[in-house]
Amino acid sequence: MLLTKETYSSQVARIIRQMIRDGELQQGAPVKEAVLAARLSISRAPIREALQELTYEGLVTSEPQKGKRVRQLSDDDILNSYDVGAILEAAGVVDSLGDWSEGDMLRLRAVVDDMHNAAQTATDLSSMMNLDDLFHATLLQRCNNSRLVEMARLSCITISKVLCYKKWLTIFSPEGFAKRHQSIAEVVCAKNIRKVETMLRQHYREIGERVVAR
Amino acid sequence: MLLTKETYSSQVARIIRQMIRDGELQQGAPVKEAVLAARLSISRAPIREALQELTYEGLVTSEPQKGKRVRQLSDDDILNSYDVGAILEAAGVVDSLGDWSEGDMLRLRAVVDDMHNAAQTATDLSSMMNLDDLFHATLLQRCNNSRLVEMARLSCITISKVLCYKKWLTIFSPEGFAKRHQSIAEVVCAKNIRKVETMLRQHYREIGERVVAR
DNA sequence: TAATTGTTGGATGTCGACATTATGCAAAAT
DNA sequence: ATTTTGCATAATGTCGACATCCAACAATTA
Repeated sequence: MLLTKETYSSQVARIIRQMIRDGELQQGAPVKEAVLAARLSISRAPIREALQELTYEGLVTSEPQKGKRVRQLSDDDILNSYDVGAILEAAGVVDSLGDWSEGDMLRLRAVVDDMHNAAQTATDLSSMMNLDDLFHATLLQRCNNSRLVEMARLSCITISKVLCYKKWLTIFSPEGFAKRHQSIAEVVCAKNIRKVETMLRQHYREIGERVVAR
Repeated sequence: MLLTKETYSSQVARIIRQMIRDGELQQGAPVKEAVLAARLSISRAPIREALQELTYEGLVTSEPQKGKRVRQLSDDDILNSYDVGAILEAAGVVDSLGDWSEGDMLRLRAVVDDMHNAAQTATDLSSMMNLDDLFHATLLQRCNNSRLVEMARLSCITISKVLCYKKWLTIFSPEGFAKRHQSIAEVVCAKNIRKVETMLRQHYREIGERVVAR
């Protein structure tokens, strides 16, 4: 057993992310260090580090000497984030598609199958979100540009699935969601480069627009 | 006159960036908080915040409880960074090229002219680097995705022009550098979308390879 | 009354000190 | 001789307190 002696800062960052995701800290609301410190019974130092981390992730905005707030995403912010995510993911897939083996394609199709199953059993919707993460990670399974993978994740996954968590859960029907990803998987497995690019861009654009519409 | 009461942290971040760029802090070298604190005659707190900022910029690596070091870029890191920068910049230009006015094109050509002039007078090479920054910023002058612009900058400008500063100054002859950018400008002004994309990707790839070759 | 000027409370930025952890070396054991 | 054990040192992580700054309200003036 590997017991983790994690630093306070990173634990706090995770806790605050959860608080934002669950609506305990609402968008635009001020985030006061002393309040969090008291609540977690620790000093302000690790809180500040965690908030700085979240600031660089884009979940929190910071004005020196004035304070930090949970980021309030404008419609353009949301669309822009999804666009950047789409651009990077599409490029990553297209550039690495030549290296895909049969096994790689099977793996992608398996994720789609899981989505269909989840759409049937469908106890909670968050499992669908996990499958979505897995799907997009699988799309980049052969991408050897780790920086691209990281930035794609940072760009849309982090922001949209923390700040827009509740909206996210309602933008598609489970079946529709599975079908959309199946279409993408088919085009990818057919190695139709041109179509992969346009489909992914459109896929993200549509998600962005639906999130904005709420 | 607007006098700026800047926080220590951000000033320190800028100072450390300079130290890295100028080789005072070498790649892979440990960065000790106490040393910097003593040198700047301030406490460790602002130093820590600055180092965290640089960590998120990718200039510094951090291992909890072990310390921070100036990032040592592998060849792949460099190539990956430039690839991501190229992907984003190309997409940003292509998506916004329809909005370009005559004035926008004149502005881009003016930068190229300045490059040619600088190649003649050529007192110091760092002015060429500033023109390079300006050129690529001008390419994205009509891109309304601020997030894309920011991430493109973060991806390659920051890393390459801080960590690879000295190599960067020697990878092209001033004339060759100006000519390359002129070619790009011409294709952009012709609004040849397909070619813009391939040229930019190739441009960055070539820079990356030359930097690696040193 | 409206605008300007103290003033007060609260939050952030910074500090110095302590607690904890990692690394290297020396001593002891097999 | 090699490995293990146990310090000693130095660096980071965390703490509590102070200094500084911002925002809102009260007091003053025109």
